[in-house]
Amino acid sequence: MSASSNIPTPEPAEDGRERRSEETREALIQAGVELFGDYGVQGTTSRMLASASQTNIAAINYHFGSKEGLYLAVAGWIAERMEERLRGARESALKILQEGPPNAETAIRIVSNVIDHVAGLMVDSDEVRTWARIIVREQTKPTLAFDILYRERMEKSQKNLARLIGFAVGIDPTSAEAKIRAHALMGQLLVFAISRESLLRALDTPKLTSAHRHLIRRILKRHVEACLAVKLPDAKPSVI
Amino acid sequence: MSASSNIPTPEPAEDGRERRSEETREALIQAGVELFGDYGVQGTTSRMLASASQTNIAAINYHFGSKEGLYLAVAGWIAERMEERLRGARESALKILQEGPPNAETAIRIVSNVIDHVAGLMVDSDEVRTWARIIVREQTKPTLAFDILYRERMEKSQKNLARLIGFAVGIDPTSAEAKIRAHALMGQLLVFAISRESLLRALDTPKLTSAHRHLIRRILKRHVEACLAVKLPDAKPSVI
DNA sequence: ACTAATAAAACAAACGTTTGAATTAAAACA
DNA sequence: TGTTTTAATTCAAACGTTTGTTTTATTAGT
Repeated sequence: MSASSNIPTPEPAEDGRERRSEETREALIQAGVELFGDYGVQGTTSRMLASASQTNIAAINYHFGSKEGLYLAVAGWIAERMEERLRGARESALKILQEGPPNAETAIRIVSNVIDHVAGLMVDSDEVRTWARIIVREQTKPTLAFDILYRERMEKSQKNLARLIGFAVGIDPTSAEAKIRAHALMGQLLVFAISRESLLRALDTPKLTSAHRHLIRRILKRHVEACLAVKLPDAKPSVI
Repeated sequence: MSASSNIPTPEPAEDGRERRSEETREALIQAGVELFGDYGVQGTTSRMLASASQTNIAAINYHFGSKEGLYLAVAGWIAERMEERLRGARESALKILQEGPPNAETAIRIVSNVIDHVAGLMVDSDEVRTWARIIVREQTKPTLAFDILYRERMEKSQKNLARLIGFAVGIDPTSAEAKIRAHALMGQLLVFAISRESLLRALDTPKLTSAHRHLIRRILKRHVEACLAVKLPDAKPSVI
C-alpha cells in the first residue's frame, strides 16, 4: 500500500523486514503467555519458547535481550489486552458517573454490571484465564512484572471499583473498608479463573457446560448485590 | 528413657539414627514448603533446598528419591497440617449437625463461624499463607501434587461447606448451586491469602495492622452472611 | 552493496542425580 | 562390659545433561 511513497515509513511497514520482525516478536509473546503461565519463568526454557513460537532460540535474546526481558514484555502485553477487554465496561460506568454522584441504587446497578462483565471474562474466556495464570503467579510471589501489571492496569481497576463501592455503600471510596470490600468481591470472581480444576472436580465434569457458566454468573451477580447492601455497624466506620 | 527395655522399639526412637533421619526429612520438608511456594518446583534447585535445610544435596534423593519426590511429600505434609488446623472448626460444626438437620438460622450461624475461622487462617497466619502459595500454584497448573491436596483435604472441606450451605439456603447440598456458592465464598477468603501484595499496595501500607485484619474479618463475616441470605429466583433451581 | 533478521553451532555455568568414602548409632559377639 | 561387626546416614566430589546466552554464518529485504 505504501510502496509508491518514498518517505521512510518507520511505523507500519506493510511488508518486508520490519513486518517479519514484528511477527516474530508477536509469536514469541504469544508463546510466552501460554508457557510462562503454565510453567513459570524458570520452568519455561528458551528452547520451549523457540519451539512453540516456531522461531529460533537466538530470536529471544535478539528481540528481547533475555528470557526475562521477554517475560516483562509478556506482562506489558497482558496489561494492554486487559485494558482493551475492560474498556467497554469502564467507559460506560464512568459516563454515568460524570453526570454527577449516583444514588446508592444506581451505583449498585453499575457495580453489578461491571462485576458481571468481569465475571464473564473469568468464566467464559479461555484467553483471559490464561492471562490470569501469570497474574496469579505474580500475586503470590511478585517480581518485576508485578509492577508492570499493577501500575498499568490493576491499580486503576481497583480504584475505580472502590469508588463505585463507595457510592453504592455510602462510604468514603478511599477508605480501607471500600478497598477491602473491592478486594473481597474481586476474589469471588478470580477464584473461578484460577481454581478451575477444583470446581470441575466438585461438579464432577470434565468441562463447564453453558448451563454451568450461566448459573455461575447468576450466583455471582446476586452475591455481589447482596454484599453491597451490607452496611457495617457503627464502630470504626473507616479505620486507618 | 526406653534404654532398659529390650524390645526393638521400631516406632519412636527417642534418640539415635532414626531420630536424626526424621529431623533431616522434616528440615527438607520445611525448606520445601517455603522454597517450592516461592519459586515453584523448577525454580527451586536442589542446592537451595540443601542450603535452606542445612543438609546435603544428596539427602534429598536419599530420603525422597528425587526433588519431585520431596515436592509430593511437601504436598502430603501440607494436607496433614491443614487437616489439623481445620479440625476444631469442622468437629464443632459436625457435632451440631449430628443433632439433626439444623434450621436455616442455625446453619447460617455455623457457616459464619466456620468461614470466620478459615478467614482467620488466611488473614492472620503467615504459615497458612505460605501453604496457600503451593496450593494456588497447583490450582493454576495441577501436577501429581494436586491429587494429594485435593483428595486428602480440599474435597472434604468443599463437601462439608456445600452441605452447610445447603441447609443455610435451603437447597440440595449436592446441587451445582451449592457447590458453586461454596466456591465463590471460599474465593472471597482465598484472595486475602494470595493477593496480599495487591491489597497492601491498595491500602498503601507495608504490612497489615491488627486494625486492618480485624476490619477484613468483620467485612468477610457480613459479606458471607449476606450471600447466604440470597435465594436464587425460581428458574432452574438446581441445574445439572 | 549493505544491513537487519534468522538460523545453526558452540559456550560456560548450573542443573538433578549418582557415586563412594567418611561417619556413627545399633547389633552381635566375646 | 568392652570390642568388633554391621548397616544406616551424611557428606564432598564428580557425573552427564540441560540451561540461558553468545558467536558465527546464512538469508533476504532495501
